[in-house]
Amino acid sequence: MTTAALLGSPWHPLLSQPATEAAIALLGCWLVRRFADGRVIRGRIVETEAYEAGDPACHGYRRQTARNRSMFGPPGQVYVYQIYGRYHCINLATEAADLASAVLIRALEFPDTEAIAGAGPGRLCRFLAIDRQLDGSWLGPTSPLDLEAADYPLGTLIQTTRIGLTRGVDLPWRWYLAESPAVSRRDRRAEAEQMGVSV
DNA sequence: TTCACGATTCTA
DNA sequence: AGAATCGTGAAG
Repeated sequence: MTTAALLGSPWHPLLSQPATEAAIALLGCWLVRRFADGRVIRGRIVETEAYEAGDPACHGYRRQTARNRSMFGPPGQVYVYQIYGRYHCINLATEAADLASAVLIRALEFPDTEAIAGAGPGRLCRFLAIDRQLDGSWLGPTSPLDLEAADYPLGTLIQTTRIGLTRGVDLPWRWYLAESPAVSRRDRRAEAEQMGVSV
């Protein structure tokens, strides 16, 4: 995939903004996984987290390394890393090149599939066979990964804190769709406060 | 070269 | 609550 193809992608504007905004814009969109044999699986994005430069929880907080290189890529580059030796997590680079800014996809809702399959960053990557081989790849119509527009209402949007961190724990940079059965971890308190707010 | 640890998940 | 499990990167 070339940069030219990326620039032609309608997703460029969506991802060319701070991760905290892209994380919201991605909700309801479809993450498309294309396999070599032609099979395609779509999952609706229902939970995201933002990671920004200057954020102590961000993998690119200190500096660019071999592992986090693609997090510094232009918007639309895919950043996949391995965690706890057994799971993978997928991020989409956002905002601008040379900036550590990305959105972590934390949950996907798959049609006609048990919600548990897409509930959590490790589970959804396992279901979609996403690993480090896809790190550094680009979103696009001929790529293994792509995005498609949201095609039905989001329902209730909940904003809360991120999961599993030891630093930056208080930043409210996680968002999820309250009505989705695939959300990895609910924040009942945030829901009580925000359920009345319609999107 | 060493070594502690992590944007998780599963089991008890 | 505790374990599994290993690549990465900061330290020495």
